[in-house]
Amino acid sequence: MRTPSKHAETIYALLKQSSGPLSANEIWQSLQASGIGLATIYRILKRGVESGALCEANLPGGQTRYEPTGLKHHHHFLCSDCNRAIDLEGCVPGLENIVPPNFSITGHEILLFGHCADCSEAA
Amino acid sequence: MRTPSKHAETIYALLKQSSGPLSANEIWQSLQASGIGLATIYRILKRGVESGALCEANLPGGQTRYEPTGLKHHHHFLCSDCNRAIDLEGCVPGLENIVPPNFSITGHEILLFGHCADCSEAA
DNA sequence: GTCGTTGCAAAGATTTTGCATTACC
DNA sequence: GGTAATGCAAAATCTTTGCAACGAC
Repeated sequence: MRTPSKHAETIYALLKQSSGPLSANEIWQSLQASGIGLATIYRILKRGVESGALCEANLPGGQTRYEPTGLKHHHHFLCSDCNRAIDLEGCVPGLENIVPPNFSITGHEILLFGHCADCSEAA
Repeated sequence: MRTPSKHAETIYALLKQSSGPLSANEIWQSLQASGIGLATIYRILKRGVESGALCEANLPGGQTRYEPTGLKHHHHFLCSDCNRAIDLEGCVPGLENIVPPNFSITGHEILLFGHCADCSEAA
């Protein structure tokens, strides 16, 4: 154990350099060498979400993934082969058109499924 | 216990008449009176997904929700107030534009957050 | 010494599975 | 009787929490 929050910094750095949101388990596996406990990772992630530094990404797979806030508006691609989540830049217009009157929209998520470049090539 | 698959029919009917996908727990609560076990519901849902009659909807909230397949292409709205999931008809064009080259798309989901008509009025 | 952070283990919540029982044919 | 479905309880996952110990100040 080093200085308090050292682990938090490591996790934040990992998330920032990642090409997509990571699950607690994915983070844990990346940091196995540091001897960090899974519970600590969950705690850091939870603090991050509460403080607004991180947010949750809801993707299929049974595990919640996390990413830093403050990224450019983006969406996610989930590769059906390697199961990785990848950030996609950009968005699409017209979302408000599919919501009934009297509904108010505060946010949205778009999730695309398919095969990423790596897995498309490997196939 | 009645005739085999009786429960399955009940669950399918419940999902078909629902205005949005339901979680195993939501189904269980609706059917408490029938004495059905939660495990049975999970089994029926799983069989439904495997047989192609049902599909999973991945919405935040820690519980997987299910809905019948064969519905018109649609997306989901999750009310931040009442936490209900509501089907939205329609879709938006241009999704393929946000995917990098060499990625192939096999499907997509759109999730909108906000306040449904009921909760907007109540506010 | 105090405060926040950590690791481990236990507890929770959701979902799955084992097994004996029951229902239908 | 044979096959499939069910209920209960135990197991498997993922996540959270309790608690004692550790590090920084």
